[in-house]
Amino acid sequence: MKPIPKAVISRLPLYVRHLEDLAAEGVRTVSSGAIARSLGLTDAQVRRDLATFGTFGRPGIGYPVAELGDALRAILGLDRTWQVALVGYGNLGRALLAYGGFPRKAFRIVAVFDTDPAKIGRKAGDLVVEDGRSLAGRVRRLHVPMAILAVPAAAAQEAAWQLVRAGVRGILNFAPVRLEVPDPVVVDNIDFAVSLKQLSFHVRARGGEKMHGSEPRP
Amino acid sequence: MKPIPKAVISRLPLYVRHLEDLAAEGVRTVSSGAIARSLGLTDAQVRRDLATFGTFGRPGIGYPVAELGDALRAILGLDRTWQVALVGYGNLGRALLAYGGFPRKAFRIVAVFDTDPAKIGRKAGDLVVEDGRSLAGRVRRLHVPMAILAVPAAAAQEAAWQLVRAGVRGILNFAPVRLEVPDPVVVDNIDFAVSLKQLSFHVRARGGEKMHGSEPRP
DNA sequence: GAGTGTGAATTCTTTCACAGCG
DNA sequence: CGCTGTGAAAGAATTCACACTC
Repeated sequence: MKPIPKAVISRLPLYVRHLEDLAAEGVRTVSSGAIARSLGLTDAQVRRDLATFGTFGRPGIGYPVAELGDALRAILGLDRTWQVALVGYGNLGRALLAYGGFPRKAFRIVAVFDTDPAKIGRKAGDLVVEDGRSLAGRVRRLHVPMAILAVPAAAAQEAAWQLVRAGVRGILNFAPVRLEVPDPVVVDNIDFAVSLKQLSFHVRARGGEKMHGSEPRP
Repeated sequence: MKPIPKAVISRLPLYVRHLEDLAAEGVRTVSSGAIARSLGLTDAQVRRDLATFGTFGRPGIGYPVAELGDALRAILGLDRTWQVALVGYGNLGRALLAYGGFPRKAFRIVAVFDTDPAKIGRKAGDLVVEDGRSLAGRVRRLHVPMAILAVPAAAAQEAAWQLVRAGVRGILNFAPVRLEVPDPVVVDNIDFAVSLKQLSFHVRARGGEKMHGSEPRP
């Protein structure tokens, strides 16, 4: 099978979400142009991306929403349920546990860890916060393949090593540090500060301070 | 001035953070290779990136940590303080307000909004949650240039329009929707579900389940 | 006509490799 | 030496444009 370009993978989740929205609206079929408009892409790009996985579209008709959605979900591995460990139950950890935006069928948080004695034993949704020291054993026993890391930067690398030793294969890292992990383990980083800084660049670049509710750009 | 490639901009915040770490350790000078190793890049890539902004490096020596950091911060617009409005004070909003990872000098949250009557008037750090209906007026009066949007998906587009009308020029959007905004306004999206889905793809792709005991894929 | 799939052209990004400075 | 800056080459991603299908 072809090797699926990185750029395509980064857009796949967007296609899946949009197709789910369409399906929920009862739409049966959609064109590359319509998808492109909704997602801020071009029609050609959408067609190229989707052609990576096979021939789904029908000329003059478009793409079958349900079928294409299923196919893309399968490719992303969303046709199963991933057990996820949440490491770190501070403000962010709590927000993530309560976050409604995760596809509930595909991802389920099955354990929560923290090292703060004041937090251990407290309820966390329908789970209980467990001692971070038991992380390795618990994660291995539960065969948890993925973890969300929401601990302070200083604790992140150590936690990552424990997760790796416990057999975790993917880490969604919210700590603002580059994690070192052995080769087969995948890390995806979400760094709020990085995103804010990029935003500040773009805002500044767009004609600076002079305007506030006013004029356009040449 | 040259137009600064997108790819470079996306890495700039990482350079800045790393240079700040180095400065805090008292390092005066650093080579492209060393930066590359810390950030998971190649030395050539680092040199190319940094050469975009001028000639900072000295052959045989490397780059001056403090000076380069200052220059990059200035390019990102981090040499000033950005007032930021936080829209949405649910779990995520609370986590973001309390989040310690933002550069405190560069970004300051100056107002918090929510539409839930139960939240309005409650303390939020050293601020008070304000009525979402007063958002437009308050944001315009304060000349807030950037906003963090942490409201449910269904409310995001409406909130974005209000922000835009109030003169906001950049939005960091946590809602899982594509916001439509007029041209001069910049949106940066952080979508947890998107990141998790990408992770699931990569984990699945790396030799599947055999490694520790989950089920296989046909 | 509406809308796909795809070679070919274009643009963007990364890597190579090396001349030349400190 | 060690290390930068940069032309030139290679590799990716995007866009164009068009033959072809419903």
